[in-house]
Amino acid sequence: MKRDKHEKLMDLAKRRGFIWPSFELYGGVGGFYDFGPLGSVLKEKIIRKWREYYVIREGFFEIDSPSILPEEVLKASGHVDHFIDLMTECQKCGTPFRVVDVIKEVTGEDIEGMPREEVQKFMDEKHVRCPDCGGELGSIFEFNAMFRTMIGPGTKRIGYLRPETAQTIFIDFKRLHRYARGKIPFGIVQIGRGFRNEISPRQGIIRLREFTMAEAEVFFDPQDPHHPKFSNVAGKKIRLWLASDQEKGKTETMEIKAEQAVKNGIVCNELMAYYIVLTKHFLIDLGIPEGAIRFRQQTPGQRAHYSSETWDAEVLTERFGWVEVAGLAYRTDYDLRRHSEFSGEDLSVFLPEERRKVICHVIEPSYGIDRTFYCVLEHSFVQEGNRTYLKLKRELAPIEAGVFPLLNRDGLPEKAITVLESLRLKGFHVEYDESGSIGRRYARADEVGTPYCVTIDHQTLEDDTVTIRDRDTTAQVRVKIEELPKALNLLLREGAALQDVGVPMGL
RNA sequence: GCGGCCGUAGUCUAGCCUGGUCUAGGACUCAGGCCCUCCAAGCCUGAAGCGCGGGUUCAAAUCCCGCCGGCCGCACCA
Repeated sequence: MKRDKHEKLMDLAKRRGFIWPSFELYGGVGGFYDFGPLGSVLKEKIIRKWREYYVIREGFFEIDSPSILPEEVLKASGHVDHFIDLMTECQKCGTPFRVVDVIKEVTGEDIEGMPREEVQKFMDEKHVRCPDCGGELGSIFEFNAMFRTMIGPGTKRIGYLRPETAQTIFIDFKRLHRYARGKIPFGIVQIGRGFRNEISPRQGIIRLREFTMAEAEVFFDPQDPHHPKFSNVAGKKIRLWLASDQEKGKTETMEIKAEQAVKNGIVCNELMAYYIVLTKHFLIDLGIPEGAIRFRQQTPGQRAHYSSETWDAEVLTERFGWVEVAGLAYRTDYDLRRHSEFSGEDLSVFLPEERRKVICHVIEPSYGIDRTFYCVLEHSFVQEGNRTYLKLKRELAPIEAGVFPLLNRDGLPEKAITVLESLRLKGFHVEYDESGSIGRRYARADEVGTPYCVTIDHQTLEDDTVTIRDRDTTAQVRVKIEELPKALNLLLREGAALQDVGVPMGL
């Protein structure tokens, strides 16, 4: 049986310390993954790049708040109503139903809000049966996509692990708005864990029960949905798959300039279009090919309860097809309005120049970091003949350079270690390897995407020069040891070409 | 959650049907060494495995049951 790319990649990921299933010692638990020594660093570097985009370039403010939320918050946000459902299943045909829906369908009565204990009785009394096949419905069970827990002793205070990081941003809105010195639009980001108790998590790291998300909430005046830098992206093309086309069964996407998409009313406003383009650039910057990126408009039935328009950034993968890595939702004023209502606190802002009050609207770009991580790995996985390597962007590679002695003798290992240590003192993430042949060491480094290898050979002992080898081309240049940090810095952080930092070596 | 298939070192796999020299074999990998003046060479040595639990049996990797996990399909993914 031929093993596909995904399987080979996952072998590599487990073997070389990127990711593996959690709790393996105890048989494993579905929906949880550990990030190993290299995976942690890669993930961190993806997050670092995300911050470059949203915190540095957009100038958004980052917060970091608890993962456990008290029940009131999620009642206000609508998650308690939309995430926790009483379910039943037809004993004959196996179709699962939301109890509220099936009762409404069969009896026409709306039992929303009825205490759980009475619902079963109600169903029995009304002899509710399967609307599809007439079969008997099984007993009611609770399907709770949020992890519930208790805050403090006793059972008085119910808490949930957050299903998204966004909520505390809305809750902190007044302080954050003041921090932003009252000007809108402004953006707040949060990077952290989210939790969803998936029924059957599958597809490895694509659907996790605990995952890392990076979310930005952009607050703006609904009468002025402009982005100050929109002109920078107005002419950029984006690939869209419209909801209306999906409903018609059409699989074709359309390519359109951001500006046009807003003008034609395809995308709701400038801000949304701006962040669609930004998301595309971010993904390309991570090494995802442009052709493997599209934006799918969610159909009304697929949208979250808080969203009036959602665009999913999808990346094409070999194994899973198009995978959603980010969702851009127009949350309107839903969250701030609900939190105003439930808390009694006025969360509107006053616009002094126009002398009016407004509840800010929100555009939310929300990224699944674990899925992005997978897509980055899959798209960097290269097999050429018997050579396998990760063509990771230099700035993402967990190990920045390998340092090897050409041979295991003549003082080369000792010299290599002094070079290694000097690079470490300069802040480079470098690793030493003297096991096996030089070719094997290069192969090992290539396999985890290490972009450069520094080799100490006999000439080093004579003139204090070393070679730097490029992962993708295997070409080498020779540089002086004292210029090595500068050379690596140019290569890793300034995007310099190999031949610009040293003397090419003919071999 | 339902149905089908599956679970042997770090990875891939032989063995399972037809229980017994299986003290579980191989390849790759990994560690130590030899050799070696640049791309997974070769040689020596070593580490490492039957998902978990129960049952049947004189005897279980092998047969049976339960659980856990994985893959595929349905549903779910707000």
